[in-house]
Amino acid sequence: MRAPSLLPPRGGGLSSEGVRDWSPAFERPLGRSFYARPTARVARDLLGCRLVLRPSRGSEGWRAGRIVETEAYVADDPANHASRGRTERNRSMFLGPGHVYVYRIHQVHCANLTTARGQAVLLRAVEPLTPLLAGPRGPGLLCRAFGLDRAHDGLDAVVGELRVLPRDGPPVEVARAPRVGIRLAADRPLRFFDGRSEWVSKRPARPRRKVPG
DNA sequence: ATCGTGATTCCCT
DNA sequence: GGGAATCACGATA
Repeated sequence: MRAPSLLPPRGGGLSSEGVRDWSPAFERPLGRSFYARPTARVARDLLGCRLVLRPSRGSEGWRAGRIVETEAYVADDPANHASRGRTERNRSMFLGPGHVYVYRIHQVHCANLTTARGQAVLLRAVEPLTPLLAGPRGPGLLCRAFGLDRAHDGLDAVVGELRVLPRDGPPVEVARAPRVGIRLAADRPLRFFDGRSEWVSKRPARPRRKVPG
């Protein structure tokens, strides 16, 4: 059996040594049509898929993780950054399906993949498939682990340096729950996670909002 | 529960 | 332009 912490040996790049030359570059990423579907469906189907970041200036090797937790931000959704239309910050949410939207909040960055215009899926946690700089449990830590920041905002996730490869590895036990850390529309069950994963972020179920009495 | 921390938006001028 | 309110976080207790 393959060690869970290694990238799966698929596709080309086979050397006489074996599979060590495997690279995500040899695999076909999820195409535009994957993202051009209802956002909650995309959020669910991203579970088990592999998020991969191509090495760029200075960094060596690909970084990859198996997606285990996502949230959908949909139409008529006051928690959605685009709920009040297009702004300078959220402009990459309007580039069409399959683009990267990275924003900064407090001291951290959070990464999304866009679906329909003005809708996106927040990537909350992955299981490391390569050595990462931080435990990617939670959207801010995920970005830190991959080195994602506003420089990655607006990239095309179908052909760019950040991509998603099809589901692979152990089966996903899909679970749904309310989204984390939001005030508005806090009851909608638009958070999806793999109930079997150790890497799902945990936070208080019901933080904010004063209750009278 | 609260705190540190800064970008962004909105509602004014 | 300015200033207040807001915020899809993470670390702490």
